[in-house]
Amino acid sequence: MSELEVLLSGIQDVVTEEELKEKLRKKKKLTVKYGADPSKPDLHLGHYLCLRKLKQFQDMGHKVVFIIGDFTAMIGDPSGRSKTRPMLTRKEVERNSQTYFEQAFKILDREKTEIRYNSEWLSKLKPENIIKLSAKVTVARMLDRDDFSERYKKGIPISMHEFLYPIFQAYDSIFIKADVEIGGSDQHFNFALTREIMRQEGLDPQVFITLPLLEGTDGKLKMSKSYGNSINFLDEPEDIFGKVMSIPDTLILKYYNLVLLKESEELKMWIKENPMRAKENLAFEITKIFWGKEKAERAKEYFEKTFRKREIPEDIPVHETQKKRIFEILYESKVVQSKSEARRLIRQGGVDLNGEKILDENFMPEKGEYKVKIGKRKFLKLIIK
RNA sequence: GGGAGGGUACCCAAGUGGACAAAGGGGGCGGGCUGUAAACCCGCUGGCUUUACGCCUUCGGGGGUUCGAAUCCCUCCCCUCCCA
Repeated sequence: MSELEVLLSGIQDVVTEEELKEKLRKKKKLTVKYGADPSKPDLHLGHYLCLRKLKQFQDMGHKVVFIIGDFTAMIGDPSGRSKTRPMLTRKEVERNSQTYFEQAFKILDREKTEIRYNSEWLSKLKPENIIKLSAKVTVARMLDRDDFSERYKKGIPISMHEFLYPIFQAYDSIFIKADVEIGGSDQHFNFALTREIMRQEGLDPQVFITLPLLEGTDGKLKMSKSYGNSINFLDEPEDIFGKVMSIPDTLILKYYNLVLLKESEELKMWIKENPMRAKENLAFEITKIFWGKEKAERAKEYFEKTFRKREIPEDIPVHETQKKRIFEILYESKVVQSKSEARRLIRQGGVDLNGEKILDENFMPEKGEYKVKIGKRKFLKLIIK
């Protein structure tokens, strides 16, 4: 594969390929921009696709500029609804960014990454700068963006500062003189607008590459922490493995394609014939990316024991207490949030004591040790003194 | 500035004096069936307890009318749209 082929592999879109070629020919070291939102410090598999693309650039000697959008985050992005996001303090931003790096550098080459905070230049913008910038974009152009026009039609509020977002984002590119920007395909509009603004500023517009959006474990919505369907960099190996196992079959091929970059007729056949094995392998490979082979193997073992053979795992939280009613014990051990919830769970047959279903919420276990299974995946070692 | 429409549980959304802890849908959870897949079936989804058609808290905030309010009145706050 040529360099260009590598860079264009597994992507959703590139604008434009010609310009990318041109840039690669003219410049040895391109500046590749990636924007990060410090209010959501949890990276997931969707981010992985972008980071891997950045890594490919790095491996070819290019420089990645990792922009922490601290300024934009501090304004508070309402992101879709009328709920204003609480402003982040300086400290929070720092802490979040730190978490972000810890995760991102699992993939990226630290040496070839420059970290910048966009407050550095955005906070210095004067009103007249902002006016000049926003004069370059029409409202009609803004409403080209699907989510804006949809919200507008439906009467869902759009605040002015949301219009400012793409503009500030464009200014980031202008400021760092980005050659290339990488992001998810939901960034297409912002990236395209950035090109337009850069051109109007008399700069060589950035090329942009978008990566496909990955559906989350529910198989419906795009992967996102707030939808609760994400596979995160910081998830324990067992969780990553389990989460992959829980994706719908219809998603297996897509995950192979997008995450593992594997694609072949044989693979298709295999998934069709033995989706479970195929998924198991997928789970293993994905766990391996984040935790290495050994831990991935252990995660697989854990999965098989716990969920296939329904054994109670070894390493589970311990709760020590006096003799009392089982629902109270569950509540004080914090596996449930209220006593009512505990009672509900028991009534519905969701609690096992040493393999026996407990249906009486007032049941009082005698002195001794018990292994308790709460629901599908919570376990507790109970010691009654 | 003028006018109209809104604020109900995790989300969407019904409800305009009692049978309302509040329809319906989504999501989530539990059980069954399984491969922690899909589909499907059943149940649960504010809290507390002596589990009772019990008690407490909840329909933007506060106050009032009433035996009784998510529903009526007053007041305040917030949101959207249209016109200027």
